[in-house]
Amino acid sequence: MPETRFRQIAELLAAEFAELPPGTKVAGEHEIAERFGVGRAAARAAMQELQRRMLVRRIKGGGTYTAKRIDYIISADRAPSWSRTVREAGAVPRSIVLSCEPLKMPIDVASHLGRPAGESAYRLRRRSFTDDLPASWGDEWVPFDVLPQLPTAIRHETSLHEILRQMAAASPERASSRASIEVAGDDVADGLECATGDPVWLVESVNRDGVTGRLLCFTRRWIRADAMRVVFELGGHVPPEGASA
Amino acid sequence: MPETRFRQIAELLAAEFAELPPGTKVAGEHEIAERFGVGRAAARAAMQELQRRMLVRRIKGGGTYTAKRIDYIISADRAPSWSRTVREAGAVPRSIVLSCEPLKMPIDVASHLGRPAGESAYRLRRRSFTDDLPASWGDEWVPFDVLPQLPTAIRHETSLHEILRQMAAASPERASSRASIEVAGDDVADGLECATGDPVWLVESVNRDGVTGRLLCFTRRWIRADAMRVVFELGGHVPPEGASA
DNA sequence: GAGTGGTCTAGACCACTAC
DNA sequence: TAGTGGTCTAGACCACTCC
Repeated sequence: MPETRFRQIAELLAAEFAELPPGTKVAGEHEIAERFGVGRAAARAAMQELQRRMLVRRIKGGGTYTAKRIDYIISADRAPSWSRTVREAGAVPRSIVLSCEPLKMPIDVASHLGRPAGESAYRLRRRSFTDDLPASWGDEWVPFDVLPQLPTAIRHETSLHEILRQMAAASPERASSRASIEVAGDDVADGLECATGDPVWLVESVNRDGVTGRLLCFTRRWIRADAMRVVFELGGHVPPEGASA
Repeated sequence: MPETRFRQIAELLAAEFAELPPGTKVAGEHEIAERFGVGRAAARAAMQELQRRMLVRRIKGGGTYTAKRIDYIISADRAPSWSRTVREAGAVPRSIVLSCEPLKMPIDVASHLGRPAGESAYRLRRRSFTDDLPASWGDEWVPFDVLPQLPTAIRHETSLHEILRQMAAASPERASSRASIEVAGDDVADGLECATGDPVWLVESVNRDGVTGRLLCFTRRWIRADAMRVVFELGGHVPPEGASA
């Protein structure tokens, strides 16, 4: 039990911030330092502690804001839809298309979809938000023959899940999925508007049609760990619980 | 692309450390500061960057050592055994029993096992190592009637999986599992011999007998994120890949 | 006792954001 | 332009580990 000054301050601020609604701007480092009569290093350490606990988001030049993580639950019997998952967690989803172009599938992508390498597919690159905060970034690969009209469709309906349902007459479900925690490289940090070295999730999924079994698309998506609490469920449901020994 | 001094140093050291075998002691902060002609804050930032990337382990008063993460793969068709999983990843597993005592199951544990709350079970608390480094800590709950002789058995055979196979004539497999990333509290940090606030995995699993379907045990285990790269696989296998956009 | 990483002070300059 | 967080210096004391 380290009785350090910065941890005491962090504890106190954590309690204060818990009362505030998410997105509230809070005092800066200089102000914290003055308020508690400590140097800026101690004040900074306290704020960084809160950032590690994912209680605040800090923006260079901007300020520090209270934050709240949203559960992103991956399981076989949940629809593989970003918007639906976010909405079920009680937040507002939004996605913007960064690019949507036909490309030859690299070998790893093609093998996930059971196609020969070099076959053409649309690569849909998007950034997604929860409550207007950047939370996810990555690619969706959709083979030509699955949905040739994807580029036009995506302009009117932002949910790929919905497009597949309506225009490809499919009922998408997860065929396989894989998640791990990584450290953001420069490109990922850019896509997620976070700092290089921040912890991020890497989620790769293959979706298939629930009726015909045909493989529909392959998704490789990075998710900010401070935005989403990714929970992976295997087999039967496990009731929710509060973490502690 | 931030051209900061500490990141340059981190980059350079990362390349150097990559050549070293895991567990090698490397230069300390003071020495790094002197070598690169910077203050200790910059040297420290560089080393912390490497720690965030999970390339080194730092021990207060001890020193800094090169590290290597091991894949811990959770999937329905893999045996739910710590020792086997670690061995398959190419490391040496070891476990020590911290306690093994009969307790009345709290409601959340009991419900996972389909038992009434308050029923008796052994709570087996252990710390596990990979290559003699602390990596995991947590509890295994085994109902009395599943394995009444657990306390004596665990003294001779450290693998619960093996004990269940041999003494309960069961073939354990995962019934359900749930994983998420958390921030270590004081108790967890103590069990894992890491710092409070470090990122850790929380993995909860229910195991059953593959033949009879009977629920055998419930596991709640914390895993150091710098020791293991937990990978969760749902559905069919996804070939391994190298992370990058 | 020597060396380590953890904490902390009291300054400073910078790039960035918001206004 | 004012304020923010990010970086950095040059010191300091501490608790801890290793020998």
